[in-house]
Amino acid sequence: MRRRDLAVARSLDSARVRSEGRVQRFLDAGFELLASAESGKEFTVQEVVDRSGQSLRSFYQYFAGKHELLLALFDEAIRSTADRLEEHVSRATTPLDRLHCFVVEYYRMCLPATKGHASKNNPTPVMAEFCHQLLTAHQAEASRAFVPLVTLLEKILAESVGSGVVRPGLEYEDAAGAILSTIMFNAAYAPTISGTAGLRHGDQGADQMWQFVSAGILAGPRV
Amino acid sequence: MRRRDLAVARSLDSARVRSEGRVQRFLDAGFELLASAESGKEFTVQEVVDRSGQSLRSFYQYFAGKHELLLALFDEAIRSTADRLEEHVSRATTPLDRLHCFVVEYYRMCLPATKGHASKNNPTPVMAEFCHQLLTAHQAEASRAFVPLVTLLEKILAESVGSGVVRPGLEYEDAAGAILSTIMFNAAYAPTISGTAGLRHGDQGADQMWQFVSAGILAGPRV
DNA sequence: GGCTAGGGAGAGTCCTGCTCTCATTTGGCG
DNA sequence: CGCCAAATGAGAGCAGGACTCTCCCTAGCC
Repeated sequence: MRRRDLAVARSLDSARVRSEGRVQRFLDAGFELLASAESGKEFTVQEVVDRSGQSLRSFYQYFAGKHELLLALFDEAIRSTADRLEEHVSRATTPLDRLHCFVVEYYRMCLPATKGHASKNNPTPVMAEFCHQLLTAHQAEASRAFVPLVTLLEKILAESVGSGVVRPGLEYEDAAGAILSTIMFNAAYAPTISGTAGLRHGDQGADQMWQFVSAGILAGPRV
Repeated sequence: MRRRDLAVARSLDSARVRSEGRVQRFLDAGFELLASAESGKEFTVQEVVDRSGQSLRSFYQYFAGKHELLLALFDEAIRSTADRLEEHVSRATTPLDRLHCFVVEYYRMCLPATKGHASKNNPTPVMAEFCHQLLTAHQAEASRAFVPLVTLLEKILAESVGSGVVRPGLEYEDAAGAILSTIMFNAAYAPTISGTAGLRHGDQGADQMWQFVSAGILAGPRV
């Protein structure tokens, strides 16, 4: 069950619609604040409450705490990302194309928003930071949230294995996690780490990413 | 100049020794707390102060804030990591060996501490989290802190390029950041993301990591 | 009209980073 | 030794943010 639904389920059933509306308003407010926040600045619960036009009391009626709101937002962001990726990938015809498509598009989605402009589809740095909190302090929840993305990639990898596209001996269950974290964190941090901030943005970076990943998992001669 | 020295420099010169001692005690206390903390739990300034046997006032005399302490700790951790890596790498004889050595050893160092036991050499999850805060909200400081590691890897990459070990067309300045972030975050998070927590720990993981990285940057037939 | 549940407003608590004051200690020096 | 200035310790106090609680109003139902 999705996080959002969990929150909704707390309410009684006849009032379900109203409740879902309220929960959604909190989520929307959260996304808007994430999108408009400057780098690294988290929103406060009060801001979410004000923006959603509801009350603190209501907030804590639907969410056990700020953590749960963030979790729900994260959930939603991953899910949305996975959906859009699946959409893209479905247009490719061969396993290799699908793999390429996944890597390139996911990389693009993980690039930091260009200028104070993020969206549900472009997780903002705050989201990235929360992602780390999850990955370090709440591993079970993190794993759970990543499922849609992992599942999609594993599916693509599995068929790639089937048709001999990836190198023999690659354990694709492990590879999924490796590829996802490689893409995600490279997009976000590699330029900063190496001090060449901003160089890899744009299509060139995506191509390099594909080279980096693919030459490591593809069988046969390099592309 | 190192962060620690900056803090020390605030003090007058004759009292330098005393000051350095005090600063060092704060740093030590910080490392101890990081090492003994459970996953994801940050220490408070008060804890550092108590543990170091000094006073809040002294703390704020040497550090502009908690952020600076963390930065100093991070600095020290990276530097120590780079030193130990250089030590290891220096024992390898060919560029390829050095590259392999770097990847494998760095991966090992980035693995989460096995059981509530971290050290200056094994950055704890809290450190990882702070790393992200830096990378997202204080990019300049982050770049600066990573310099020792980046420099070392670039050196190795440069000689690898020279002797034709890496694939042609690889821009090794970019590659350094990519490789570092790939190793670091894979070690820390890939198992959690893919839900196979703990599988890749140990030497097997390091080998897989090398396969993943090397097959992407090595010229010629796969190793 | 009256009753009840849900929700708004906002005061109050707790925790933590950070500042300030004041008295004490310490080191240098005549 | 004795004095002064700087450094330090002890701890109260402030600020901001998450979270709780109480009071009251309003909507919907009989």
